[in-house]
Amino acid sequence: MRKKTRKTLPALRSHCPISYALDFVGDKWTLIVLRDLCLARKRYFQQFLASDEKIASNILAARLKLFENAGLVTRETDPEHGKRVLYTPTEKALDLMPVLLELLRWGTKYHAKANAPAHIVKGASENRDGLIAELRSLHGK
Amino acid sequence: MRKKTRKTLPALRSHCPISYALDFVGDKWTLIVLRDLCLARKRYFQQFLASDEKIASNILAARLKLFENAGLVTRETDPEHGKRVLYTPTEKALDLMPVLLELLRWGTKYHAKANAPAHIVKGASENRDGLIAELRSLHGK
DNA sequence: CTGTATCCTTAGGGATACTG
DNA sequence: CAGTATCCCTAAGGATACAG
Repeated sequence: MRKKTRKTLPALRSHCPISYALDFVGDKWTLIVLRDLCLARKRYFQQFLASDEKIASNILAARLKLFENAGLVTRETDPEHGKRVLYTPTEKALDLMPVLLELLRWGTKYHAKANAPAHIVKGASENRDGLIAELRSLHGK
Repeated sequence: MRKKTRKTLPALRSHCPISYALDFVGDKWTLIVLRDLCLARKRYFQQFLASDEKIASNILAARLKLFENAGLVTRETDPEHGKRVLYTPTEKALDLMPVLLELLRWGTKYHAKANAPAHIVKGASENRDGLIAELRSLHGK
């Protein structure tokens, strides 16, 4: 069985907590999907697929599965619409919001053409903890 | 001219500031080197090479060059020791410390065997801004 | 000591077609 | 709608040797 998309986690390179975190989120797609999940509050496969960065469906599916296995996301069939599958972030995923917001801050500072929802940009730099609390409550936590 | 190691930046996928930041630091090595540079305050090629994660010399050289081009690092010949080259982080690099510390916090929380210098772990969770200020002053900024 | 230069391998990813 | 299944490709990285 050859692996075509990333289905497993890479081996730990060290026990440094930063290195550990990077072994999980240190790639081009993981934090993009997490951004959509935690900050943009996307819930359905099609919504993730529709992002500007244009992730491929197989890559997205692999990431969502990885998240499920790692306990970042719960997966359930939407009770209201028979077929839709609903993804919900867990605590472990929401705990990455500070990382996302710091990346956003840095990106905003050094990328002239940066473009993101104003209240998030503002919140990230002026009232980070408040914004996180607000997002948490929107997620029901 | 074929490219064997990463010498250029990838194309921007979107103007989302998070995506922009990830296009630069979203890989397995960039933030490891930045960790050594900003948090562990390493200065010489050999010091970076000696990290637990065992980066290869060509990868390290490529990253340092990339940093120099992107204005994250200044490079100068050490005036005291004739041959040694001294790498110093710029403001743009130090501005990534919050990202590193949030990754460290997450890694510490979810990785049972996480192992990092105590005062950094403590600082990252209890007094983040103070720790950053302290590190900045150690860097002379 | 600070890197280059090669060689080689493979995980990761884009495109696309298809299925329940 | 929510994925699988392929095919193919290449950027990225490991190993190693060696140069200034």
